Amino acid sequence: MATIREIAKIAQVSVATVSRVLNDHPYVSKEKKRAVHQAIKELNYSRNLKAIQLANKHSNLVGVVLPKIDLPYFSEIVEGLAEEARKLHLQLVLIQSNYETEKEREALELLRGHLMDGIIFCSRAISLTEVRTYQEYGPIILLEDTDQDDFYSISIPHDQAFSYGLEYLHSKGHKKMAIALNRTDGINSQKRIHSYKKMMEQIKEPIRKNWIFDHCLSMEDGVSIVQKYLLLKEKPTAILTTNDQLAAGVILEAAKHQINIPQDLAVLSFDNQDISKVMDISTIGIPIKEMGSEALKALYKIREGLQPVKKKRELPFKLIERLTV
Amino acid sequence: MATIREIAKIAQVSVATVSRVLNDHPYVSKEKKRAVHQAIKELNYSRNLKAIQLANKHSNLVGVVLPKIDLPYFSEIVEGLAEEARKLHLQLVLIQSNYETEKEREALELLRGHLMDGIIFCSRAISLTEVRTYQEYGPIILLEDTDQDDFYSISIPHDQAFSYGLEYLHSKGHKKMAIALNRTDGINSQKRIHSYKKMMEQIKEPIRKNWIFDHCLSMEDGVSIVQKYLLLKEKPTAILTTNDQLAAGVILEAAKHQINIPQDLAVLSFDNQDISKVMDISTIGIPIKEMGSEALKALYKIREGLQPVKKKRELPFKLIERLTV
DNA sequence: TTGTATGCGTTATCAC
DNA sequence: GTGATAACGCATACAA
Repeated sequence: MATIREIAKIAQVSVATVSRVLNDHPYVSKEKKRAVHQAIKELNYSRNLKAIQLANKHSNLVGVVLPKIDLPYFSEIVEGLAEEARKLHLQLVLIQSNYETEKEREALELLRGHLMDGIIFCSRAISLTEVRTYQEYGPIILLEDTDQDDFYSISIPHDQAFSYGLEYLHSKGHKKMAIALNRTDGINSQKRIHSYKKMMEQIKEPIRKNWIFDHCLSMEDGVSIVQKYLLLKEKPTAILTTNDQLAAGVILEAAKHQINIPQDLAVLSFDNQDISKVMDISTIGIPIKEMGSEALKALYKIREGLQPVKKKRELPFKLIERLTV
Repeated sequence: MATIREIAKIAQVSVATVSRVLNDHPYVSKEKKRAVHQAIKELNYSRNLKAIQLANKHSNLVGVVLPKIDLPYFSEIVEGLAEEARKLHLQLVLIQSNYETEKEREALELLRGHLMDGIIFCSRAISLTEVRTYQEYGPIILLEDTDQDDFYSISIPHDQAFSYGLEYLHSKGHKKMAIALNRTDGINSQKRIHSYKKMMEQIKEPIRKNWIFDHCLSMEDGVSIVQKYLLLKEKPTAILTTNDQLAAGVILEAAKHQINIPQDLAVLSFDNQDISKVMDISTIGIPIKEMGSEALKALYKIREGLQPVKKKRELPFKLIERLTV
């Protein structure tokens, strides 16, 4: 492996000049530049990126923490991140956590060890108290609706959107509303349950524990919901699900059991991903991809210290009425 | 930022000893070890990963090249990669190419620049001739069914599987078969078209250009297929699609137009992802996740030079009969 | 416009 | 067991 030192020797210049040529600095004479390029070709030289990283301030690596990549919500976020990353010449390092705090901590340690220029949490299990201790090592961005105003965050207002969904169902004549959540112990779920309880109280409906479906994430979880629904003595007339895949599972399984949608059961979901378009699912659209691209833009700006960046960034959600409510 | 030099000074030992403690080397006295740990705590020291990378042989970074992450096929591969990566203590660096050769070349340059320990191509546009010139810089693994036996590759036998699908449809009484492909100019599509033509000749059916649907990838592309199908004067009785999302789009749109599946149109797809289970789509199952995990395992073994690794690895596919054929 | 010298923070070799 | 010191390969301040 040739080094700039060898290039310098062959090209009859100093290593500094080689470095300048390599980095397109001004103030290098045509001749020397040519000589260097000549030597580079001759030795089939390539720069050692590790060494460059060490000598430089930045690594141009950004850590992306997420529980699982093969869930459409997360892969769409990453899509947004990736599109922006290519523009800003940053590389994305995927850190799959499975919601294990140890793994999430590892990501933060990569930041602390200067290997990452920043960290983006698409979702997390680790406490903000702990995350906070890493803020001094570089930008950390949360893709969640946090109320901790010392963190950078990008999100839609989740409880507002959730309440909005419930109100919409109510406005369509539903009182017996069920909800399906991802992880009841998750960041957002507590708030959602709270919104739900408030709404139900308001319309004087009792809270039925078995109308709150937990651990709902995939299409197959949607199938399970219907199977549980069938066993219910008292059945809800509407359900609000946290993502389109889940809703799709509900709808497909419902069809197999002659449950009419929306007559017997109205379904409203979140995300507005492709599947909701194709299946005409009413949904609350979230700019998922944009959350990703905005996160990376913010990270970049913070790193460069260009402009002051707003801590909390709220993106809009939008009800999309289709055929399942 | 404290360095091991400062730690050494405070702990009254040499940098070498600090390094030994940090790396759990044997032959360090209890007292010195304790002193070092003490100093580390005192200065809130953290190792500089960039420096470690430079001094070490490996970076523990693996580049993953794919056109787009938010397609279920690719995110499932990455899921397999990620699960294995955590076991092997490797980090995945996502390189989204959008099938642009320039971007793919960039990934290879990261390998050449010693920043990546290896590269995995989930799919590619760049020529193998060019990729070949980078083999000297580290392990490169192709997740495709290549016949170039100097490359490491992991895949199912694609044309065999494709022919098998056509034969299955034929065995179910279909002669008028259509196919839907991803990119006709892609790596696999040419082979598939070839298999298709061979099959059609064999059963003495003419090749109809408008029975070969191109640029088919997403559910919405499936919707388009049905719209084109409706305009067809002569209609196929079966279609073989390259992934489940596509098939799902076809089936959902077909339902809206009173096309009975499988009576009017049989649908067979590839992948066996969740959606095919929920929608009872007949499909040819591919161990996508396993392709990912196997790729990373292979990469690791090659890097370590532990055992000789087989160049071409063929994984099995499996027909899963459900309700759409 | 160019070169020298030093820093970046570790790891590893070798001598003691 | 321990410590000097030389890599690792590049960027850059400063001097010329």
